Amino acid sequence: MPELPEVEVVRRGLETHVVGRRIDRVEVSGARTARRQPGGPAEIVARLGGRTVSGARRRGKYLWLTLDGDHTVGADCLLVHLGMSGQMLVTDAGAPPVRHLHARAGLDDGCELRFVDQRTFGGWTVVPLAEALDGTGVLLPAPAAHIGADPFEPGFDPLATARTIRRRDTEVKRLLLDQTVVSGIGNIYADEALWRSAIHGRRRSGTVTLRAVTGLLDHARAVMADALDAGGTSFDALYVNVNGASGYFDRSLDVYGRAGRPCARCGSPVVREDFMNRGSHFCPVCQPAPRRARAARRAVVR
DNA sequence: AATCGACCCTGCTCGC
DNA sequence: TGCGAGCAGGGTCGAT
Repeated sequence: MPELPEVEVVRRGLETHVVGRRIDRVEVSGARTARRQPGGPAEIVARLGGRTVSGARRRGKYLWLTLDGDHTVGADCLLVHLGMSGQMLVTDAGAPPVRHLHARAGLDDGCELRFVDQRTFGGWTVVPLAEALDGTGVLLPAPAAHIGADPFEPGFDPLATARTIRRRDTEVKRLLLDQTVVSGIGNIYADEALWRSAIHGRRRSGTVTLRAVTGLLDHARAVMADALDAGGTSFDALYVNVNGASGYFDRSLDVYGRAGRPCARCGSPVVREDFMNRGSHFCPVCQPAPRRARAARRAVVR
């Protein structure tokens, strides 16, 4: 489950059900799940076996389990990215295997931690903690050290982030989705934050005022906090917590997935447009398109 | 250096 | 009923 609130729901579940447990057996059957691991699946198996999970941490959409209480530079951790469809599930060790089960770790309490991933964009990697600090003194796994702070972190600086966004020259939604600028925001919450801010995602970042960009970041944080309160967003059984339960924030979405239905503010039909090989949902009245984008759309209609 | 499109996967839904 | 097109929450990489 992709975006920050859904990953945080998973992290909390791991904190409750997996932290403190020793990993007795490991099996990694999915080659793609281990594709970022030098040494492949065997390396993950070798480095996880016998370790005790000591913490569950998250930055943006990256999740990692610290091992053996070792939080020093160079210590191994299990870095998990859920990609588009990854699930971390805690089941009884005797539970039947399921489709798209790519990795599992048998725990010393008779449970099993499973990685299930239909679209295989997610993955597991055992990597060292790097020196990069995130403002709280927490060490980040090396492959996650390049991303920016997420809006839930104490070290997140909205003003500095807004200035970064205004300095760049591209569509503002593209920057919301750029994990090196601000992490944790994905397609759903980008659309929701833009709607709450009444900003069109195709606006060039430099044309949005500093005040509007800081407002946009604040809306992004707020909508993700609302979603977290609801247990995250899920439209189907693909996006669930460690116990397999769905969140219900999809009922509170204002524009995402609501093409053709009335805008909650003005009643105009919500529009869906192609953007970055995905979709963008917005109110054409509350979120006026920039001139160039409007012209392009007219050209398509003709 | 920064920007942007192509690409990586599987499975479901919808229209013909 | 069958089949292809379109769509889905992610990131990375190479060309410009």
